[in-house]
Amino acid sequence: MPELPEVETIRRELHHVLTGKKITGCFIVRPDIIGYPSPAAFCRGLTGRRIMKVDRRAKYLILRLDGGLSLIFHLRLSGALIYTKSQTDKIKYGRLVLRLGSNNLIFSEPRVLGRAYLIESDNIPSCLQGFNRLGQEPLVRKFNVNYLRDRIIHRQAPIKNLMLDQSICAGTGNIYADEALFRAGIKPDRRANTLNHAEIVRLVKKLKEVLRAGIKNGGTTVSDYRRIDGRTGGFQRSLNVYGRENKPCLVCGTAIVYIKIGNRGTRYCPSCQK
DNA sequence: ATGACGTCCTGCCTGC
DNA sequence: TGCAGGCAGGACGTCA
Repeated sequence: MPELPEVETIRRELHHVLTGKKITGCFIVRPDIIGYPSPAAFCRGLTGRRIMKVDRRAKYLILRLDGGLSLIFHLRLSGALIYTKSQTDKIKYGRLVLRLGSNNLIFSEPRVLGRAYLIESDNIPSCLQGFNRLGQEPLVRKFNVNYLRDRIIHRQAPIKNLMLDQSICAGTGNIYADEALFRAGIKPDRRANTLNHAEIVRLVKKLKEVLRAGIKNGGTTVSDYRRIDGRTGGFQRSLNVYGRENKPCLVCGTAIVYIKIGNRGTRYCPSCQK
């Protein structure tokens, strides 16, 4: 599933190929993929716009268009954006096709949970609920020990839940939360208010580390995630716990355990994580 | 304010 | 083989 490193990989690739391109057409296959405004207004507003740059905020991809508009994608669990030169390419589960001269940008989304929005750049927080509640990006300097400690020290929820809370760790998802907790040696079901200073220090450090490694490897492909040319990511080869339930821990050999925390599948090593 | 849980949606896996 | 049912999971809404 696309988390911060996957969305950042897509952002870099899209920025490279889309900057300066003009949207010459828009075809909606599944109208419920359009989050805002109406499908007709979405197509009308997009057509003829030029793409100035591609940004990212948490797991949102933001295509800045001329005329003060932003085209925003959230890929949720299985979304992908495929940039294809061929007009005849049949992309599976294509829900939205943007025509860019002789190329297509296809929003593929098997589960139809992802969304596309067309919003005036100044109005993003009012049209996208939750957008202005996003917390710090884990990779910025401001995401430090003080920041995280202030937000978790009074909380009784399992630390895993708070890492998935976008108002605290903006962009972190299930895979990198599990991997960061493994690298920090912290059990995912620990109540957040039981973490000591040294553990919070480790968690901040390891979360940054694992996200950077994810970006460096072009993201993690477990099932649906694809880069814009259809290639898979490379970080799945470096996973310690995610998707490795019942397999031996790569550090100590103990079987990786699968539990549910807040209805989310969670993997950890019962020996390495305390 | 917080935390637990249901909902959306559909492909895929499991079990009979 | 085929079908039914369960499951995954990010964000958000609801409820206590």
